[in-house]
Amino acid sequence: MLIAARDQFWTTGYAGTSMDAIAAATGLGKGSLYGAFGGKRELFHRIFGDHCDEAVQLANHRLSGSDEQALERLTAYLMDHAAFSSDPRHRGCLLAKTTAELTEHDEVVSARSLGAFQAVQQAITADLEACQRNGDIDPAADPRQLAALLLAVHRGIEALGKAGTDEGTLRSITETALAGLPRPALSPAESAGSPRRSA
Amino acid sequence: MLIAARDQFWTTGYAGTSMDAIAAATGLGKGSLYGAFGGKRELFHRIFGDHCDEAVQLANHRLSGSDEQALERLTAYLMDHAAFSSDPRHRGCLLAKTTAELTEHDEVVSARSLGAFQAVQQAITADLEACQRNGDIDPAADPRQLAALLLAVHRGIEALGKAGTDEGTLRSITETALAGLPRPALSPAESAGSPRRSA
DNA sequence: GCGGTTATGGACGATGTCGTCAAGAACGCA
DNA sequence: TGCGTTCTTGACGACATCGTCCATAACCGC
Repeated sequence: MLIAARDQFWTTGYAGTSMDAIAAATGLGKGSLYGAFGGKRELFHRIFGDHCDEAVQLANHRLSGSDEQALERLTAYLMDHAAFSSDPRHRGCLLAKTTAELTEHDEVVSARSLGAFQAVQQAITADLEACQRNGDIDPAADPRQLAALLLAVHRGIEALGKAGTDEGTLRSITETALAGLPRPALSPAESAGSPRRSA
Repeated sequence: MLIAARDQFWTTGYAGTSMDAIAAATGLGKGSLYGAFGGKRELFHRIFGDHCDEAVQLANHRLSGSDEQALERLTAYLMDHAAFSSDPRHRGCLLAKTTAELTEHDEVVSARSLGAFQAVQQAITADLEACQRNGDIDPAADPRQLAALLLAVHRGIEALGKAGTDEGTLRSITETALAGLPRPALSPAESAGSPRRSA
């Protein structure tokens, strides 16, 4: 029910969605909607908040696990996002669309989206720290800086995907970003056998 | 006059802007607007097209010049964007906002925004090739791939800035991205004196 | 089964929005 | 100045949208 309303906002944006459309999409009467949520803005805040929570939870889920698989998880997280974002049927991230449309006009949305981005960045940071513990990334690097960069790449892929950039390009961007991460200095003996991804 | 209309769309979005608001902003009567442009959508297409042209032209202008200053130009381009995007008074890129709001619903907008992004990417590619000629970047690297990554970072900074990320973080992202670009292999003699940026 | 309570839904008034149109202003020209 | 042409305008009709309200339906304890 909130899902249907969310999808409606997702597809047509906040300003582009009427309460009648939401009533039709959810099957609820307008009186019920106003009674339960107070109004369009409050309803949207509720939906947007839930969505941010889910997005953060998903990132945390997908990026936690053993140190050994930390780099693999990060790669999969970004690669899947690239594939997803380039799908023409993909509506684009609700978080991104909402931030673009409302962040200047709505303090609640603004604070919520910033918090969500920071939480995702924190999840990436934790994964990068795991990578460092596993020897996949230079331990001298600041994982928060790298995480901020990867989050920016993540959001950039979202934006470019929405504009219609093809999957190959988006995957290539991810690969290039990952290839640019600082590796630990190799001792000569290690340079043959250690696990590396093709890039 | 088109400027005032553009600013109105820029601030309140396509769906959130009424023709009455545009009439008020431009000082023109609604009849004149409809007479001159045909309608809301056509007016927006005109404004959006002009804006894309300007954005591409600006990127080309800022990224062309001598090979010696190619890396400097690229750094300035990205750094200025980071500073700009984090300004709370910054409305956010019209290209980004429009892509987020309309690309699924409007073929004209979709094609125009993709074209603009590709043109900017091309400008970055050309600048990176100049960097390679100047010995700032590994000549074995594919400049188009690097350019795609930098464009993604550019768009990501835009998105994060709109969400309220502070200037320091955005600048740091830019620095990290530039630091991750592949450098040419140094001969031992060069490792002391060649020009490098602090990162 | 029944009275009271709560949830529901669509009609309603007020206002906003789109696109049109006829009245009038501005302009060029003799 | 007088006249015809073009441009401009804000009022207007039709419709969309917001948020409210009350008649009705569903639900609950007894």
